[in-house]
Amino acid sequence: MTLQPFNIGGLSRQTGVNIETIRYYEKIGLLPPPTRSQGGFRQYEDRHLQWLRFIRRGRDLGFSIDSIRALLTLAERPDAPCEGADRMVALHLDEVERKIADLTLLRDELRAMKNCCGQVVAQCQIIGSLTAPGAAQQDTI
Amino acid sequence: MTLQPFNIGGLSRQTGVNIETIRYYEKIGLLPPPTRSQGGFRQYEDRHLQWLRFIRRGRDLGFSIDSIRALLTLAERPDAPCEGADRMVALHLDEVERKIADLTLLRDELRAMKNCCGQVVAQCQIIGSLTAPGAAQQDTI
DNA sequence: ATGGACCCTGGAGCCACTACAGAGTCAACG
DNA sequence: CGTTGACTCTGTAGTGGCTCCAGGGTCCAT
Repeated sequence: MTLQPFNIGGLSRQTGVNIETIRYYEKIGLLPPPTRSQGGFRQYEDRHLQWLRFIRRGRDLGFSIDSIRALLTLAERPDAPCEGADRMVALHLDEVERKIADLTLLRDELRAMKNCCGQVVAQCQIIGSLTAPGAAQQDTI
Repeated sequence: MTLQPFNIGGLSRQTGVNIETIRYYEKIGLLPPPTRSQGGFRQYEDRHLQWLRFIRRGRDLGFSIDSIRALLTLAERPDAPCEGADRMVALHLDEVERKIADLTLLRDELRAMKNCCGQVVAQCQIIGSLTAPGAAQQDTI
């Protein structure tokens, strides 16, 4: 419940969003430009705080800038149907699940190559498995 | 067992690495420059194929260009100790595991917000949980 | 000789920031 | 009222790891 407008530094502290990033969001039209002081300082109000927190939360959830733009547009129209939002979340969830699956495979491969046990590169399982996937104890390239 | 040198297109087909990417790797000094034909075409040999497969495999495992550079330097010295490689894999594994943990939390949050069940944005759980994390059925911003 | 597939260079663009230089503003303190 | 020091401004360039493009040149089979 801030009553007075605050500077970009205050907005940054209250949201955890970098000052440079806030200016960047304004430049790309993601955050509406605030009024300015006589000297040209940006003066933010509570609505900017809400808006930026929405953005921040979206980014934390891994949504792209474009997706957040779409979600913000939706959020501004309370009586619009929300299938759009539902679809976006579903798509993003698919993506995240795919990424987890990929990384899990990766993790297993990395675990398998760990502890190369040889003492020099010539016997190294790591170098070997990079040289010829699935095999160890190969010659170096 | 290619006996004749081949063009960049051949190298690309045999490794699955984009032509532009191959040239990029050469430019940043990751792939040694091949000889050239009279007309200036790059002429690759088997050693380039091995080298690029090593790079490709490293990238597929998620290693950074810099890490791959270090691994390649190691791979060239068969009698060097391989602790370096071991350490790099361990570090990378940590990173991958952290990323999986992060994405798993994300996935759970996304699953929780799915099926917004309201029909308009004003009741939408998705928009709500972006507006105020952890809560649904909020006013829009 | 010609056509079409291939290749060359240099530069710009992508995403989502982040860093920096050089200048100006604000508010508190003396 | 002046000074100090924290804060802010604009504009530009850089990050990683590519990817794409324009405008030209090369290669080889026919």
